[in-house]
Amino acid sequence: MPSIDQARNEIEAGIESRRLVVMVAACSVSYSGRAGSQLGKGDRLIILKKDGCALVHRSQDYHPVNWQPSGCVIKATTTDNNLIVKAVRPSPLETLTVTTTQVQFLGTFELDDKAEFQMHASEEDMQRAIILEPDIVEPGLKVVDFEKKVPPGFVDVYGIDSGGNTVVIEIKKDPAGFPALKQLSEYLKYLQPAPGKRLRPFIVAPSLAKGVQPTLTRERIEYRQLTLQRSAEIIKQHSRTDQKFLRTWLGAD
Amino acid sequence: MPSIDQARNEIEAGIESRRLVVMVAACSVSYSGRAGSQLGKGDRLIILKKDGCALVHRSQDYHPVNWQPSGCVIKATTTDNNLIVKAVRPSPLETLTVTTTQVQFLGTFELDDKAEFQMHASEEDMQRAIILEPDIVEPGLKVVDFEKKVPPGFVDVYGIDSGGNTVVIEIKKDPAGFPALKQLSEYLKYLQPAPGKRLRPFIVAPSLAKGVQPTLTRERIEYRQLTLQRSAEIIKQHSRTDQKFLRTWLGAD
DNA sequence: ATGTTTATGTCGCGT
DNA sequence: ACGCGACGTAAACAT
Repeated sequence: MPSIDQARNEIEAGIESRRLVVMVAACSVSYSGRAGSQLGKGDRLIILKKDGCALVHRSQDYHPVNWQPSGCVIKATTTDNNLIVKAVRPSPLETLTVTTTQVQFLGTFELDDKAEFQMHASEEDMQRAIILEPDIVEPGLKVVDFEKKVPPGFVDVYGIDSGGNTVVIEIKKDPAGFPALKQLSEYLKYLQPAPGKRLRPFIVAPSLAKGVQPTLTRERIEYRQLTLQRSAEIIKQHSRTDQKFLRTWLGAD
Repeated sequence: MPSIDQARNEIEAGIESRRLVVMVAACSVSYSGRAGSQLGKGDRLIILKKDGCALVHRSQDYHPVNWQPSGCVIKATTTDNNLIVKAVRPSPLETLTVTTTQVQFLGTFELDDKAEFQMHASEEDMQRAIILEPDIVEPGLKVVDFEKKVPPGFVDVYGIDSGGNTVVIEIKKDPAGFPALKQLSEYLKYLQPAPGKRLRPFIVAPSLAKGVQPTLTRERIEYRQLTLQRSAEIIKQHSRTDQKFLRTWLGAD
């Protein structure tokens, strides 16, 4: 349990050396900026990072009770037996002040962390599922291309139905709303069906956003439900070789 | 630097006693649920809270790189010289797995924190407070409009007092200075009271700037004190439905 | 339990 | 710098 002065020195040194500062302390917190807040005295976990962000966590909740995003100037001072940590955000001008009366724990850490964070975009899995089993969109559908370039962007999946009509699929992993329909409509402007055939626009998504159904009908856009879970199952069902094939196909493009 | 087994015991005990668990450790992290992610080995700060939320922070960024919101079942186990912390969210089913090879620091803390968190948003909250309880400006006041357009700008709140006089309110969240008075005076030029009635200009602010009092008196502008804090209290007292109503009223304009 | 709206949202991207 | 959309948004609130 370091003294207030020890704590200030350790925090300042920690910030200076760009280490992670972790403190558990009895403190009161005030914030002033776009809005303002007051938090009376109590024990909290305070985190200061090298990119100049600050977090004040209570014993509950995912969200910090107070915080400051990265890019702040952080300083620790002492006055009157209190340790004061200020994190100031230049623009918009905002100030977070943590006034500590007693420090329960203070540590600074050098985090050696060069790993890359990889997230699987789920939409990609939906795309894979459709390519592996086009029938989930419509029996007889043949996928011809995907991520097909058109001036406004990329068509997720592009194919031909059993009648020779051109199928244009827009995939959304979230409930498909108006932006998705608009996007799809934009793509259609730059695509044309084979002579005597039609363009068939599809939305594939786990659900439809509220209120889009009328537009869907008016624009003659078809909707097929596909959840992430179902996509995952479909991918799992197909052998490793299938996916390898898929991967090479994707890579070849 | 506790051993893997010591760490597991301390974490389990910490969770059991509903303490805050703070760990700095070399670990890899994987997440699977609505989406999925992988993060290779590196040093991170791991936080487990009594409400069953989990945070994994890297050396930078306001956001945790991985997390689990409150309501998870959190368990610590050991296998093969590894410490494995799993946080499982029941619905939607999601799993966060932190696999630790070495623990740099581990502490569990009882955070004694009974303070209330008070937030005030801004001038808008003051406006809301006045609309919800016009009596705080003057008993009998009826609010007729707000953000009422006049050529130089918008009148914050516009109403009628118990005597039928027109009330024009300018709100400031900071000490009201000359600019506020000037602004209010400008508005008055474009407003007129009912026949035989008066215009009553009001400044509502937490305080008055230095030196404005004489001008206030000369211009017959009335002042009512209202702090952000008090506004927040008033808003809090009124249910969300009240505020919803308020919003629709605002939207209708 | 499900759906909708808010947020000191934050963050990234395009103009 | 500002505006717009996405996010594993999370959380509160209404249904």
